[in-house]
Amino acid sequence: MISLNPEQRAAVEHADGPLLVLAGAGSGKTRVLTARIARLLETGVQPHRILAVTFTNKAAEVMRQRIASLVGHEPVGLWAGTFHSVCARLLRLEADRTDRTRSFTIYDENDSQRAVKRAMEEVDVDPRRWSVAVLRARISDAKNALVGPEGQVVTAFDPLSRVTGEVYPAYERILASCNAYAFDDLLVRAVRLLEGDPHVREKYGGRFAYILVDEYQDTNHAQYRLVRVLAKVHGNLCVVGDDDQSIYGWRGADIRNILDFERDFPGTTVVRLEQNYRSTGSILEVANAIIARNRSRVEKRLRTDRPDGCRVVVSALRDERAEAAWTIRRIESLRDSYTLGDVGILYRTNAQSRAYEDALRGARMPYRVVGGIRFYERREVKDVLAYLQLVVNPADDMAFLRAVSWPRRGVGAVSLERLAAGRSRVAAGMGADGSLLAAAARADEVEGLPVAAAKALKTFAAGIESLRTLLPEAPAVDVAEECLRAFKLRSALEAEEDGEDRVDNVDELIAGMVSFSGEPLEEEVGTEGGGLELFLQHVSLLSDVDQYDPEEGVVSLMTLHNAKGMEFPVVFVGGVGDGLLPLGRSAETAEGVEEERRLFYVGLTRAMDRLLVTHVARRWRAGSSMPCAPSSFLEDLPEHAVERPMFGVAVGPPGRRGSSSFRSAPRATWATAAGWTGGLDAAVDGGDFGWRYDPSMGGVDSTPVGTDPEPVYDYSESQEPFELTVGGRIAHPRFGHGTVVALSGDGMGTKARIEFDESGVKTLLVAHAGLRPAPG
DNA sequence: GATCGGTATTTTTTT
DNA sequence: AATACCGATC
Repeated sequence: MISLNPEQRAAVEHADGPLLVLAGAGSGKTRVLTARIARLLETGVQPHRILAVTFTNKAAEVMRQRIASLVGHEPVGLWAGTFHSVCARLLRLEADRTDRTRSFTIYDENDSQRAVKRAMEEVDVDPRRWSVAVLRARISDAKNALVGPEGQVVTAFDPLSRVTGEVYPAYERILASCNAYAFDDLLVRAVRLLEGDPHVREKYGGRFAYILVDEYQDTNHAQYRLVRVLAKVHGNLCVVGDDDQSIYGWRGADIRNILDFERDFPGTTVVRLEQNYRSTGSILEVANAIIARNRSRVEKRLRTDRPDGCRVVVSALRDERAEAAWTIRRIESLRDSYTLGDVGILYRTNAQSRAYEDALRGARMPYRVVGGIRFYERREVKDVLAYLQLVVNPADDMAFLRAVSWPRRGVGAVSLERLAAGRSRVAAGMGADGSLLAAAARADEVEGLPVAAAKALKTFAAGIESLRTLLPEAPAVDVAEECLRAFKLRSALEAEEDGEDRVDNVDELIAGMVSFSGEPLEEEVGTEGGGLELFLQHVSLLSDVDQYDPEEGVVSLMTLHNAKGMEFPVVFVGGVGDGLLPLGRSAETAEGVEEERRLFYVGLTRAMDRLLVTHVARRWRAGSSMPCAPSSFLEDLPEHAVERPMFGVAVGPPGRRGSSSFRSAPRATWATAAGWTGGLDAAVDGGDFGWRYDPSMGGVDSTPVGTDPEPVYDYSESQEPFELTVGGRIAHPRFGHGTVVALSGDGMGTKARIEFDESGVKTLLVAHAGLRPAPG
C-alpha cells in the first residue's frame, strides 16, 4: 500500500457521498486518486462501476497502470480518460440514440474552421468582413456553455452575435451531414443525451457508482453538467483540484465549479492537502509569494518539510537568444548533478520555443518540444488520415475534399464546386445520401463537369469504395497499407519537398496503428472496422502531452499550460516579461492578470530542486524587436529566497537615469528597472540601447550559439538505454528486425537508415521510430 | 486546372 | 517571420 499522510488517508478512505479534495501543487493528488480507486476495488467495487476523468489521456493511462500494480491486475472495465474521450465513447456506444453513426469523425479546430467557412458561404456571410476564426471561437464558446444554435439569435443584440446566430445553425447542419462532431460537440451531445434520454441516463447514472474528476478547477459548464447528471444517482462524486491552478478560463473553464462545489453537492466532505512533497523551501516560498497576490482565491499556504535548498535564480538577459544561450550554460553546469531528462524549460507561448530549439540544436543537446504542431496535425499525416476517415465515414465531406485534392488528380476547385452544386440532384435521383463521395461515384451525371474530372472522381470514389469492402474483416493497419498502395500515396510524398521526412511520419502513423490496441473494454470488443474507427477517434483526441515520454532522457520544452501536472527537478521559466507574462491581451482585465499569475504559479511549482526564471530586455515579435520590461509579477519575489546572478549587467546610455544594474538588485531596484524601460526606449531611437555584456563576469554575449563544437551529447544514449551503431541489429515495432546501414543528422533530427529483413531499406527518425536492440 | 508569387494577416494558451 | 489566401498567368 502507498504511504499516506492523514489528510490524504482521509480522502482515500472517505466512504460515500460527495468529496472535495483541495489539493495544492505537489501535494500528491494523483497519488490520492489512484489510491482511492485501488481501495474502492479492494473493497469489492467492480471496476466498471468506476469512472475516472483526467485532464490528459496520458494521465489516465498512468493512473490505470498504477492501479494495476496496486491491486495486482488490470482494472478491466474501468472508464478512465479525458472528458472528451469519455464522451466520445459514450456517443459511440449509444450512437443508435443520436443522429450520428458510431463511425463519426471528430473534427479538430482546423476542420471545424473549414466547416464554419462553408456555413458562412451558405448563409451568405462575407468571410472578409467576419473572421472565420472568430466565428468558430464564438460558436465554440456557446457550445461549452451549452448554448445551442437557437440560443444565439434570441440574445443577438450586437452584429457579431447576430451573424453568429446565422452561421451557427448552418454549421450544425454541415457537421450533421458529415456525420462529424466538433471537439465541443462531444461534450454538448453527451450532456444532451444523458439529460434528455432517460434510458441513457439511467444506464450510465446507475452504472457509475463512483465518479472521480481530476483538475476540477478547469472544468467548463458542459463538463460540470455532465458530472452532475452522472453523479445524480449514486452521489459518490470525488473531485480534486486547486483553484490556484485554474488556467483555462479562456476556453470556458469556470473556476466557480470548484468554489461552489459544496453548495452544488450538499453534504460534501472537504479535504485539504497543503503539504507539498515536491519543492524545496525556497521554491515554495517564491511560489507562495506570487500566488498570494491574487485576490480571488481560497486562502491557503503550501508547506514543505524539505530544506530551503538553492535560491531561486532570477536573471535578466539581453534578448531571447541570450536567454536561450544562458539557459543552456546553466544546464551544462548542472550536468554533474542532473540528467537532461531532469530539465524542463517552460514558456508562455509556443513561438518562444524557437530560440531555445536553435540554441539546443547548436549545443547538440537533445530535447523534445511538447506541443506546438501536433503530430497528427502535420499535413501529410492529416492527408493520409483523411483517406482513412473517408473510408470509415463516407459522409465526411471535409475528409473527401482533403483526400481528393491530394495528390493532384486533375480535379480542381471549380470541379469540386460543380460537384457540390450537383450532388443533391444526383442524390435525389439515386436515393443515395448527399455526400460528396456519393456524388463523385456518379460524377458523370453531374452537369458541367469536364469529362476528365468526372473520370478522376469516379476512379477516386471507386478506390475508396473498394477499401470500404475491407473494413469488416481486415485489421486497421492492412486497410491503411492498402490505402497507401492503391492511391500511391508514398510515392506522391516522396516526390515532395522533405519527402523523406513526410514518408517517415506516415510510417510512424502506421506504426502507431499497430501498437494501438484500443481500450480493453468489453462493450467494444467485436467492433466493426477492425478497430480503424476506434483508432481514428482516438488520435483525434490525442494531445501532444499524451505522447510525452518522461523516460526519454532529454530536455523538455513546453508551454506553461502543457506543464500542468508535471514536475521536473530543474525548471526554467523563460520570457517572464511584461506583455508576455502576463500576456498582452490577457492583462487587460483584472481576472485576466490573475489567471496569468496562476499560470506563472503553475510553472514555478513544477520545480523540485532548482528553479531559474529569466526575462529579457528586448524581444522579437511579429518581425520587429520590442523593448520588454520585467514582468510585474517579479516585483513580488521574496528577495531572501532569490539570487540574481552577476551578469546581464545593464549599462544605460551615458547620463540617463537608467544606468541602474540588475546586479543583486534589491527590491527597490525593480521600481527603477521599470522606469528604466523608458530610458531604454529612448536609447533605441538613438540606435544603441547600451547593453554591455562582460564575458569575464560569466555573462552571455551575442555570439551565435552552435559555433562551439563542444560539448556533444550522445543522443542515442540519452534517448534509449542502448547505443545505435552502424551495423548494429535493431527491432522496430512495425518493420521487425533490421540492420543499421547509416546514421545521419543529429539531435532530434537523427535519422537511421535501416535495412529491414523483411520490409527493405527505410530511413527513420530515431526520435520517433521506437527502435529497440534486437533480442539476442 | 495548376502553379507561382504576391499580399494580407497573424500570435495566446488546447481538448 | 511565417503562413494563408488570393489572383494572375501558363
